[in-house]
Order: sequence, then C-alpha cells, then structure tokens
Amino acid sequence: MSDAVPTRGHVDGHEPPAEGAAEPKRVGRPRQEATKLRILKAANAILEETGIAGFTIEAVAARAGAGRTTIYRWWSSKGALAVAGFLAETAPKIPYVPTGSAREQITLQLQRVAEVYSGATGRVLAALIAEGQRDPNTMDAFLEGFARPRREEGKQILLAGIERGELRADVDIEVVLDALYAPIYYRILVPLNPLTADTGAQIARQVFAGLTPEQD
Amino acid sequence: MSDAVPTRGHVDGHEPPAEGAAEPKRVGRPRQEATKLRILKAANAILEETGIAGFTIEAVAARAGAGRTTIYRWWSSKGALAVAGFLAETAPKIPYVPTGSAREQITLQLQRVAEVYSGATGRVLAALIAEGQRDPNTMDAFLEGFARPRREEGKQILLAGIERGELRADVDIEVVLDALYAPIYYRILVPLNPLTADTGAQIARQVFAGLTPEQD
DNA sequence: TCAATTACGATACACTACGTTCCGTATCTG
DNA sequence: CAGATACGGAACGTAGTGTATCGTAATTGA
Repeated sequence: MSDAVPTRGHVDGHEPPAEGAAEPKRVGRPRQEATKLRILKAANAILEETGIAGFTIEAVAARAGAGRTTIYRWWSSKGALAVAGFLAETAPKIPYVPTGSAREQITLQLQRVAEVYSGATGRVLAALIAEGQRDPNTMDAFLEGFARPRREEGKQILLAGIERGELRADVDIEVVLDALYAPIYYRILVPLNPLTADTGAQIARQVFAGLTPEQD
Repeated sequence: MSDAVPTRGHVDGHEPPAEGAAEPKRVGRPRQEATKLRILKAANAILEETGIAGFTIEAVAARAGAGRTTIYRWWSSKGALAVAGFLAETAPKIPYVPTGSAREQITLQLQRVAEVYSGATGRVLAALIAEGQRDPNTMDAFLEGFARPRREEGKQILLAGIERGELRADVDIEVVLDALYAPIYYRILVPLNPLTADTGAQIARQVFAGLTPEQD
C-alpha cells in the first residue's frame, strides 16, 4: 500500500538481499556513501563522548552535516542508528585469535574485550543496551547483529576444548559463557568496580578453575 | 540563597537526617503519607508493566491521582523516583538467610534472586539500570541504596566461608561476586538466554566448582 | 479565632526532541 | 530531456520535561 519513499530495506541502512546478487545500476540518484559514513561516524562519536544522554537524531545530523530527513530515510529509529554505528565502528575491533588451547583463546579474548570495553567503546555498549531496554527492535538488532554471533564463536571454542578433553564435559556451556562474559557487561553497566584491562584475565582464571578436569 | 520551596531533603523523598533524632512537630500542612505511597506504588507498577519506555512523570501522576507538581516537589528526577519506588517495593523481597555453609547461603540466595528477577521485578531492575546510563544521579542512588549494600552482604558471607576453610583463600572476592551475580543481570539486560528460577543454582554450581579447596 | 506555614493539585509556559510532510535542488539512467 | 531517487531545509503536530503561579487544604502557634 502507499507509495512511500525508499523501496529499500529500512532497518539498518543495508540494502535488501535482492535476487541476483549485485545490482549496481539503479535508476535515480545513487546513495551517497560518504554521507552514510559521516552519519555513522557521528553517531558513534556522540555515543562515545556523551553516552545515550546526548544521543539525539538532531545532534547526529548536525555533527555529520546532514539533514535529519536523510537519517530518518535510512534508519528506522534512534536505536537502529546506534546499532549501525556500533557495528560499523566497533565490532571489528575484537577478533578471535584461533590458536592455542580453549583456555588460552578465551583468556586472550577476554583480555582484549575488557581492554576495549574499558574505554569509549564500553560507553557505547552501555548506551546501546540502555536504548535496547526502551526499544525492542534495538535490542533485537543488537542481539542478532552482535551478541549472538559473538557468543556462538565462544561456544565453538569451548566445545572444541571439551572435545579435546581440556575442559570438563559436564558443564552447561551457556552458564559458563555467562560466568565469563557477563562480569564485563556488569562492570560497564553497574559501575561498582572498575573494568580494567586485566579484569578479563582475572575472570578467566576464576572460571576456568571450575572447568579443568584436575585441580590446578 | 533564595526562598524556594521545601526546605527538606530533595533527593529521594526522605527527610534530612536532622539534628535531634525526631521532630514530628513542623509548622504547616504535613506531608500526606498516603499520597507518597500511591506515587511510589504507581511508579513501580508502571515500571513493571511497561518498563522504562512508558515511565513518564505524567503517567505516574495520573495513575497515582496526584499532581505532577507534587512529584517534582519530592523527587528531583525521573530516576530518583524510579529508584525510590524500587527500594520501597522490591528491595525487601530478597533477604539473606544466614544459615548453613557459605555455599549453601549463596546458592539459596542466588536461587531466590533469579526467581524474583525473572518476573516483573527484573523488568524494573532493567529499567532502572537503563535510566542510570542516562543520569549519573540515578545510577548513584541505585548503587548506594541497593547494589553496594547487597554486595557487601555477599562479601561477608564469602569471607566467613574462607575463614572457616570452606573456600579457597587465593581468590579475588570481587571477581567471584561478579561471576556469581553478573550473569543474572546479564540475562535480564541482554535476553539471549532466559532467566529462570534455577539459573541461580546452575551458576552457583559452576562458580563454586572453582572455589572448593578439593575437587568435587 | 486567626495568622503563618507548608502541602497539594491544576494550569500555563518555554523548551527539547521526535517523527512526518512538503519542497527545491542535485545526480543518476534511459 | 524525462523519470527516478537522494539530499537538506523548513514547517508542523505531538509528547514529555521542568518551572512558575495560583487557589485551596491542613496544621501549628499565638
């Protein structure tokens, strides 16, 4: 129904899957990738500097030198924009390093995560989760676009470790992943204790003490 | 300076410490405790039902049959009101049971927390933490009025357990407390996995596996 | 009994941000 | 050049915030 505006996907600034594979030739004025990038960078920068409090569509538009309408055309809500900015800027900062034992891999990863999240990125993450409490779509985009795939990676590492006999087999993997990663989120969101670079290592040591087949 | 309105404390609806101890005789019309209670109950109910999204001063005032001005007179912000409602209604629901070993106490407590937080109370908590990301004062009121004292109780239990030789002494208590409690908050805030009544017991089992002096 | 004091609820106000609509202009394809 | 689409500006209605003002209610103290 209706004629409405962009026939494209309207959730996170990505085009719809399309049928062929690539269809670079469309009809009208093409989307300006530079503007898209400026908007995403502006969104991320504002989240880093002011958290969710200062994150308004107007502020992002002003900082990006774009029109508010342009933002509304491509992102369906504040939350969608925030998630898109986060995925574009931050998500690539934390790769897994697939080498060594499960414990080594997880520990290293946990250290990296703690280090990155202890700074500006942590503020963005906290803002994102806060916004997610307000808007289910935002939470969903965050879960499917970031949290779930990351968790899946961790799960595979732990499973491989169990397979190789490095870890006890009688554990609930989801519970273990929570024990490992939840503290980092907790320290970001509920700042009773600071999150520092070696918080990750401390947590890993503690949790793996309950995972090794024999006593350490 | 200025003459301003209520000479009382203006943060969370409680009177200032005062000098004597009790001074029940003041000059003008006394505060109507019934109204105060209706407001706090309304605030909590709205948080339970709609989360932070529907939590507006106007909605609380309407539901309580009070004027917005009355709310602004006694609570300095939305967050202050939310925390006050939470502390009045919810906090008393989760007492510690000081009996048995440290592991038993913590496990029991964790079960109760998971059970309570898996329902409406969890939604209130999530809303509170979300609002806290927006307003530092709210976070502070939550930390000092709820999170920190609770954590202190847990710390005492663990310390006593170490003292009695039930638990390893070479652990960082803060890290252990995070490993125990953070997963519950995580499942409330980042709903990848559901929080159920026995999530608490599972977590306790996992974490204590790394705490016992000998293998179980 | 009455003055002073404080609480309460209603109304009005200025402000901010949201999300939408409309319009003129720019940039592409055919 | 026509058609289609993107961009940015401006205006609009809505919602909520926080403040100020006002009339009324309740209590203390003289």
